[in-house]
Formats: sequence, C-alpha cells, structure tokens
Amino acid sequence: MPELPDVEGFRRVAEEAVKRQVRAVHVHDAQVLRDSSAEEFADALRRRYVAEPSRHGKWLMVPTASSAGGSPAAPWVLLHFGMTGSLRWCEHDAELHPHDRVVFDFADGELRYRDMRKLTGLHLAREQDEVDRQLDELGPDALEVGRDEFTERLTRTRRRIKPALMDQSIIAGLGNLCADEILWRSRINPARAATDLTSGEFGRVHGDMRSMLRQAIRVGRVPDRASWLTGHRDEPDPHCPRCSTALSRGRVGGRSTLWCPHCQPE
DNA sequence: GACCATGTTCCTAC
DNA sequence: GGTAGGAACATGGT
Repeated sequence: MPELPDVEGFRRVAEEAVKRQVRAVHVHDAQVLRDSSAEEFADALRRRYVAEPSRHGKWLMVPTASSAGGSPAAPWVLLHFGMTGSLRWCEHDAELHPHDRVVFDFADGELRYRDMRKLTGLHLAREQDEVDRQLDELGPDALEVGRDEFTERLTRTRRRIKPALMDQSIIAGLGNLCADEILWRSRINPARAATDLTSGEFGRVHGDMRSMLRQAIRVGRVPDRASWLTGHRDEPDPHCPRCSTALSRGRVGGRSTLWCPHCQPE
C-alpha cells in the first residue's frame, strides 16, 4: 500500500494518540527496529506523551512530549512502511495480527505497526539532528512542491521521467502506482527522458500529481476505481479507462509499469 | 516450484 | 559522475 496518500492516512491514525501517554511498548518482532534494540526503543518511549505527527513523503514522524500538552521534542519515532506496512488504532481486546510487529499501548487503546514483509521499519531518533538528517535525504514533499521547483528538479537529471518521479531525493512521496497514474493522466510515456518534456508538459504532470494525490488522500490510499489506471493493474487483459485501447505492460526503472500506448505514445 | 508484489539500498557495468 | 540493471532484504499470493 504505502505511498504518500497511504502514509497521510497513517498520520491521521497517529493523531488519535496525540496527548496520550505511552504506557508501554511491546516489540513482537525486533527486526523492524532499524537502529535500536527492543529494550532501548521501549525504554525511550515509555511514559512519554505523543505529540503532533507530521509526514514528509513516505515518512511519518512522531515527536513526543513530557506532558500531555507539552512541546514536541525528542525522542521521535520515524516510521517507514515499505511495501506492506500500516498503522492502526485498535482496542485492547482486538486480536493480535501475526504481522503486528510493534504495539504502542495507551490507557484506552493501542497503536499497532503492522508489516508483513519487514522491508523497512521504525527508527528511534534520540535527537532533533537525527530527524533532520533523515529529511535531508528527501526532496520536497510531492504535495508541497511548487510547479517551478518541480520542473527544475526533474530537468536536472537525464533519467527517464518515471524513475525520476519515483526518486525520493528528487520529489518525496511518489511510488510505483502513483507514478503510473500521474503519467497516464498527463498522457506522458513513462520511458521518455525527463529532459525531453516541455515546460507545458511539466505543468500538466505537476497539476495531475496534485489532483491525483488530493483525491487519493481523501480515501487514505490509492483507490482502485475503474476510472483510474491503477484500478486495472491486476486484470489479465487491462484496457485504458479513457480510450479502451489494450494497455501495455513492461518494466521501467526496474518496476512493473502500466501505460496506454495510444494516450501515452513514445 | 516459479514468478510476482505499492520500497530502499547496494553493487557492477557502461 | 550519471545512469541502468540486477540482487538483496522478508513474506505471502497466485
């Protein structure tokens, strides 16, 4: 699941816990902790209060405070969801899922980090510096970046447009599904060189990116509607929702790619 | 068993 | 140095 719209959904889930005190942290699988042991992680967060979470690209950042309304401070929990991660608010008596790797326990419920494949995980940032260092590796958030900076950053590279869009250091937040969806809306072939796009085409991609993300955020994930390209990914013989041409499948930048050969010509 | 999967990082080759 | 391709990571679905 997790691309920008999904992580924005998880941010809203994390908001449930704001001002609540962490009673305990149960680490069921320490493999998802990237830079701390289960003990360090749990000890650092126990009795801290959750402060306002923020999102940048596919990263969710949760600061803590020493009192319910206290100012956001270290330690922070930085969450990445890989390909299969999620965050959910659960009642205490809800049965533990086999993929619930870390549970944050509060008086009236719990926050669960669930992840099947464990490709990424949770970071404990003990100082503001560590949060900044993580953010430094990311480009501007896909929802925040303006048209001019968007164009400027993407024309700096000689790569193809799809892998460039998905490069988190250029623009943060877009994954495989979002990239395909945006390029289909903009009628741009995913294998075209980024430097080959005109200024008008970049304007279109930027606008389509924003509207696509806003619509997806409303439902907290990338929808699988029939009117969206993404809604046809898993079909054996998918057709373009716009012109009914048989869709093409291939690999671009090492990722499975779906596009319409009629709407998105080379 | 083979192949595929919404992500990231590391290695090699051109 | 930039770019592309492949493998690795860990797990499950078809």
